[in-house]
This record gives sequence, C-alpha cells and structure tokens, in this order.
Amino acid sequence: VMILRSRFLDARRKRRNFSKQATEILNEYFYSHLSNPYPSEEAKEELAKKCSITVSQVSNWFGNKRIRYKKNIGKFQEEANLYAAKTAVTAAHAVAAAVQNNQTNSP
Amino acid sequence: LSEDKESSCSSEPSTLTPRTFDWMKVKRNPPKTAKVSELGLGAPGGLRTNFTTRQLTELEKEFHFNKYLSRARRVEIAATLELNETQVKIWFQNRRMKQKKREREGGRVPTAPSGCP
DNA sequence: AGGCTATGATTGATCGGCCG
DNA sequence: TCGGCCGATCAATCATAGCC
Repeated sequence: VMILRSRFLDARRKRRNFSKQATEILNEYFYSHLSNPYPSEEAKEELAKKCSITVSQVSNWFGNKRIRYKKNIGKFQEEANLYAAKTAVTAAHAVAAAVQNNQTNSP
Repeated sequence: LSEDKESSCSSEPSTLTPRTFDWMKVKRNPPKTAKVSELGLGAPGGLRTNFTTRQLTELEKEFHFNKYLSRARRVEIAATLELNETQVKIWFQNRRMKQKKREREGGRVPTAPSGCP
C-alpha cells in the first residue's frame, strides 16, 4: 500500500522556487487585492509575463497563497503589513507625481 | 473595470489591519463520496478517495480511447473499478481539463533558461 | 548531517453558470 | 427540472527546496 505510492514519482520532483522578484510581484498583487485576491485571466497573464512563469504557475501560486493565508492569518500578518506599507508608498508617489503634473499643466 | 467592495469584516477602518474578507471564510462541503450512513459498505464518507494504480491505469486507458463517456460505458467502468459513476464522471472531467491545460501550456513562454547541473 | 518549515505542483472533489 | 460539462477553485497531500 505504501510502496505503490510511487505511482508517478513525476515532474513534481524537480521543483524550483520562483525568483525573489517574481515572489515580490505576486505578493504585491495579493496584498494590494487582499479583499478579493482572484486575478482575472488577463491579470494572470500579465503577472505571468512579469514573473517569467506560466499562467498555471500563477494560478497555483494564488491558490496556495489564499488557502495558506486563511489557514493561518496570523502567520502572514507581518508579511501583510510589509506589503501594505509598500503599496502605500508607491501610491503616495503616484499622488505626488499627479499633483506635480497638475500644477505644471493648469496655470 | 469592476472592483472589490466586499466586506463583512468586524468594523474598524484600521489602516494597518488586513481584516477578514469573505473569501477567507469560504468552506467547501466535505466530499459526499457514496454516503454518510448509507447501505452497509465501508465507503469513507467525507474523505478524498485515493485511486489505486490499477484504477488510474484503466481510466487512463479508457480516456485515450474516448475523451467522453457514454452513460453505458460509465456504468461499466464504474463497476469494473469499484467506483461510483460520479467518481468516474468527475475523473474524466478533470482529465479533460488536464489535457487542455497541457495543450495550452504546450508552447510555453516562461523564460527559464538555466544551466544544467 | 538531520530535522523542520516553506513552497510549488498534483488531484479528487465542490461551486456556480451554461446548455440541451 | 435534470444531468453533464466547463472553468475556477478548494483542500489535502506529495516531494523537494531551504534554513537552522
């Protein structure tokens, strides 16, 4: 019953962790959409391209992330705040840029 | 483009507190494989059945013959492999999706040119 | 080296929507 | 109204990667 588990010791074997930056991009999306972390097919394709991984891998990543996040929210608290702060900063920059742009364009 | 407006948290607009959204509460009903106080048989109720190598081999063989099953064929296979018709039906459905996924992923794009140890 | 956690992939089964 | 299929997702598990 046990030895037969080698059913297909398959592709699952050689697993490679995604690059640090890819994980960064995925986490940024996840936490900036924490209220509904379900990227559309188009969004997945875009993320896949940015991360240099396949759309399926993006789906797997979100699937695993959602399940593991809700399984133990506390364990991700730190990470959540980290990315929340990060997106807040980029948002601030965007606003600043917009204001700057507004002043130079509407005399 | 539409966006999220989901809620159902406790309250607090606390800026730095992720909150609990509905998707985090989603719970799937346990598998109703066969029963829950059914006729005799010790069919596990609420557990993910583990298909044997024999069952998978037969299902795979049948799949390469037909991607879709007729009612009759399904009954036949279910009996032969000792599975419910539903399990056979679901297996074929999942198998078709897997097939499509492979074809779609056939010509990949993932930039992964790495050295070979 | 040995153990434990993090993580990507797999897969039986569920959910909601569509269709004949 | 009923059952099958699709597409997405869930949830549990596998096997490995990586840190200590």
